[in-house]
Amino acid sequence: MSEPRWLDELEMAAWQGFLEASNRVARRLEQQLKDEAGLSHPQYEILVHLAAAPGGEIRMTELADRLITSKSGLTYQVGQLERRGLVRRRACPTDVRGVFAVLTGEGREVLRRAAPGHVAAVREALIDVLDRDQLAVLAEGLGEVGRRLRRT
Amino acid sequence: MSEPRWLDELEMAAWQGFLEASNRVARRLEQQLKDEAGLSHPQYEILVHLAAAPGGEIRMTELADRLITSKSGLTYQVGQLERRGLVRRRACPTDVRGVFAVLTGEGREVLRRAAPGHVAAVREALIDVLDRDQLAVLAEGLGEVGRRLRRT
DNA sequence: GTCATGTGGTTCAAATTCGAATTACTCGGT
DNA sequence: ACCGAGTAATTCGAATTTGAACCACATGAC
Repeated sequence: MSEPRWLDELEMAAWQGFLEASNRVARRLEQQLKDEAGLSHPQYEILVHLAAAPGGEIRMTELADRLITSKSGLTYQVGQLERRGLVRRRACPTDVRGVFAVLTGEGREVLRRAAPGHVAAVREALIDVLDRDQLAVLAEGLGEVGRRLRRT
Repeated sequence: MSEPRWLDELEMAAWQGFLEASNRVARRLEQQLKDEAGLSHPQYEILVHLAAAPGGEIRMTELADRLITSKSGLTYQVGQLERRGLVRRRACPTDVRGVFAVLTGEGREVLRRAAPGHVAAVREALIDVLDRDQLAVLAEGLGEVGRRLRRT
């Protein structure tokens, strides 16, 4: 095994910036959602993805893939949301094993009320700190990073 | 309250890219460290920060701030590392309440062995996917994002 | 049809995380 | 010297996360 290629100064700064920003942004948004909407970030993300899906429903496994969480974690969170009436489960007609998570009217309403504050927090923490060129790099560069990791 | 400023297409792409990349990179590195070095990412980070500090030791609260974790979370992880002999605690001479986390020789050795594989994984997942200009944006832009959230 | 293999989702136990409460101490003002 | 406010770290309980084990079913080869 050869000597590893260590990170040079720029690479190190990029990595540390990415790491710190990831952690702090996540922490901040988690806090904001809990305070203002009574939702955890995973729960909010579930509602968002369901609201964006045709029919307001997505299969459990598909949803777990998009949320980048384990299947058991999703089962738990959907259970929490179901207890609060924001989501319900529906059996899949074509596959008896399958389950759809379905957004309820109340879930849609909770999301509608939570969204403005959340978007404002995302702007304040991340988006409005960057200029258009920097946003374009995040979209392209990190988009590619995400796509690659999806495939492997 | 006025209509919130929603995210336009570019902003949305940047936000989603950031979110997905954060999650997938974190997940990948967690996996890599667990498999190849038997460490969680928080644990690895603790060792890294200690190794970089003069004397290989840092006060608990200072360390918690840098790691962006709660103090109780740090107490737990340092306890885990102490059980494995990679870190020990030392009372602070000038403040009886204070505690230093100190890297042991064995801790340094474990880190030395873990680092090459980890750096390679960081390169593969993130750094080598981006060109120099993109890295510069991460370093500057996300660096600023992190600094702002630190202050508030 | 039947069997082997794979998939979808849940359950379970163990590990981790967080915040609030707690303990013990420091520090500045009086 | 003493008091009150603030700080350092830990402990505690509750909530969450994970992977492995599991069950029920789907799918394709034969």
